[in-house]
Amino acid sequence: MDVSLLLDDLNPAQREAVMAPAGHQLILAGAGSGKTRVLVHRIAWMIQVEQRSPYSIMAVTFTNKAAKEMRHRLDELFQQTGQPISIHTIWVGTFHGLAHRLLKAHWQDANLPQNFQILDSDDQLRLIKRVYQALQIDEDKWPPKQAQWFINEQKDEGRRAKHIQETTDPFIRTMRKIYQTYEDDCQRGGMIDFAEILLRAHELWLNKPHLLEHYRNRFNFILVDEFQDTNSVQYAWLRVLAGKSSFVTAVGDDDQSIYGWRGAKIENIRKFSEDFSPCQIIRLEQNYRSTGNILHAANSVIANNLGRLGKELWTDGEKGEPISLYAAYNEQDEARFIVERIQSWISQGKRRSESAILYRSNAQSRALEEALLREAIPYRIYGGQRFYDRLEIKNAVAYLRLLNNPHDDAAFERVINTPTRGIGDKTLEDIRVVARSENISLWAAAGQLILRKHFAARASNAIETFMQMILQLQKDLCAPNEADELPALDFIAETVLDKTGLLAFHQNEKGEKGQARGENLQELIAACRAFETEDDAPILQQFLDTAALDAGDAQAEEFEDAVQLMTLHSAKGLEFPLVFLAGVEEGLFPHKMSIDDPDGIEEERRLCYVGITRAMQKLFITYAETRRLHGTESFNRVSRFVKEIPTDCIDEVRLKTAITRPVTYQQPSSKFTLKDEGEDTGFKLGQKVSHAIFGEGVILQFEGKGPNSVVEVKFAKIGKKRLVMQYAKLQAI
DNA sequence: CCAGGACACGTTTTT
DNA sequence: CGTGTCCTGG
Repeated sequence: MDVSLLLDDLNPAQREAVMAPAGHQLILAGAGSGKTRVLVHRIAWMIQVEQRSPYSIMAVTFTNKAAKEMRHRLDELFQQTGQPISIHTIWVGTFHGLAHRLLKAHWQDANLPQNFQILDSDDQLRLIKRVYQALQIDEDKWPPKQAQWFINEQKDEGRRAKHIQETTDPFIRTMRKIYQTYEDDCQRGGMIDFAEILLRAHELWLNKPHLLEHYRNRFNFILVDEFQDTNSVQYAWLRVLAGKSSFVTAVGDDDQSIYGWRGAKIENIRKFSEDFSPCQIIRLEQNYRSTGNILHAANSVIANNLGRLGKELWTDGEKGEPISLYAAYNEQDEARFIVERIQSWISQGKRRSESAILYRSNAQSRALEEALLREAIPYRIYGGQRFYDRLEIKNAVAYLRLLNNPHDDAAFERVINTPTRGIGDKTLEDIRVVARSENISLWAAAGQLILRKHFAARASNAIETFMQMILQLQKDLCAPNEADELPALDFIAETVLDKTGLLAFHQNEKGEKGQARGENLQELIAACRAFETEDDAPILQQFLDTAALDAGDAQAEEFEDAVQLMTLHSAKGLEFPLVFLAGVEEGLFPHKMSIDDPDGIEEERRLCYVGITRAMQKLFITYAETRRLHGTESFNRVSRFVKEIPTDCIDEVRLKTAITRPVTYQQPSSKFTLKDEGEDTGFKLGQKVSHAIFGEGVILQFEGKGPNSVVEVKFAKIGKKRLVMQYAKLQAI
């Protein structure tokens, strides 16, 4: 076997990682260091050089996109090496995808019905609201969203309702009760939410030693991408699976851990080498993406974080242009500046799609969009609603789910009256009550109530018509005569959309909505046509599982060459020659919600690091001195992160063009300085102060200038307070 | 059932 | 300020 294909074009560190001997490895892969490449080559190396069985390898990712990419690149590499190996023998997938696969295979051991259904967060919330009704809990006092958040957080930590300690805290008590009931309802209905998939898979290991034994023997090599994003359950699941005999290769970057707020534990990557000992640590620090200046800036910013595993990106390429910093007067000025720079980029013959505008929060996109629109520059916003999250698609999928299993309560509830067929709240509520008290599905309860002649003729007829329709479709599409071939998936979808009236219903919605929704439904049919079966399970079931686990990209790839707009979070993993970081202001980035928590600030700083390292050639950082957000104007200071960038790789932009500014506006001093003090106040951000009435506190933010400026202080006793500097009479302490 | 108005809410998002 | 949701009156 010619090894050179697997090792050529790799740098020494990459090579070391690819050829690492059997054992645990922690590969700290900096941004743009060729991480996926290493992962893919390592797998190929193990199979083709070390002669490991593809069957003994598991590769885990976080997103479907990453899994798809890895499969694709593996395939490509195997083709090149002339030893095609069916990549289906290797388990490549997301944590959720693989866990789901296990639960499907061992549904009985996992205490699930064979046709268990996955709940998306929408379904989950609806179900929680039903729990509220059943338990007579006040939605205003404890918002259902909060309960949803609570439940998911518990599950991410591997805790079930029964594990939550008894307490007198009314919040915890209520949440525990909701969680418990929700758990019971899910179990009864054979439904599992996203977090449950992982939790069940973990419990499957713990409860069924023979299964664990089997998989431990099988998967001797487990590779995990984006390890810094693992949550507690995922980590536990891996640890149990690996046991004492399997080897884990963890690839990740602690400096790019930006999902702590949704349960990711940065500690997991920090303690990996202790928990999986002995462990070889390999650092991939050579960067192939960005210029020297950009890397220097990124390194300097992230150096301010504590407890890092340590890593410094370098390049043997050019220093490149300095980073440009622009202090905009307000968000419109900021947008205008960015658009001008993009126009000049395009005028150099570059592509619009090579440029990206990154921001901390979605609300910022408006001003940018307006400016782009004004100049008629095509743009594309990432991260809108995903395909399978759209209302019309969810409705269509709910019908398919109902065909697959009429006892699917979430689906039943979604479409029983969509399109409207005269089944109102009262009727539905009666069905719910019976379903709950008799412990049966909504479908079964509806049938019972009709038998018992519970409803008036009108309601009864409406329900019966609906149920007949579903049964008929089921008969025609899912269980045709043996002689007949099973209909194709797209035919099933098309027929269902037609016969249920859903397509007509959505098409007739007024305005452009109807058109768009109609098109989306057509796209769903197209997706069904293109759907490929993976095993011999019923195709409808397979499709539904895929739809539940893969939200589908936000939109079909646009062909148009467009400027890319997205949040910093969704930019992770991407790269662009020209990058703008917009709104780099205290309070927005770092966001004010994170500002008084050291861990929060560190995560924001990592986000900044992610942002900077997206840029290949040229990076602009912009901030607005005045920003209108949620109707109120705020005066923000440049982000602390900007001050962490060494001045020798940054250039402040001075505009030749005059900007209309109020006459009172103070021109910034000609020398570029970044001040830590509030203007004329003699106080600093973060400084401890005391107030005659409110006691001690910490300065969070200055707004405005001069004696009428406002200072925001977080007081130990009463929380945040905004005070006018002139009257506050703050004392430094 | 739908339109229109009151009202709440406002960080980041995947599965 | 702008949006999404909920409620009520027609």
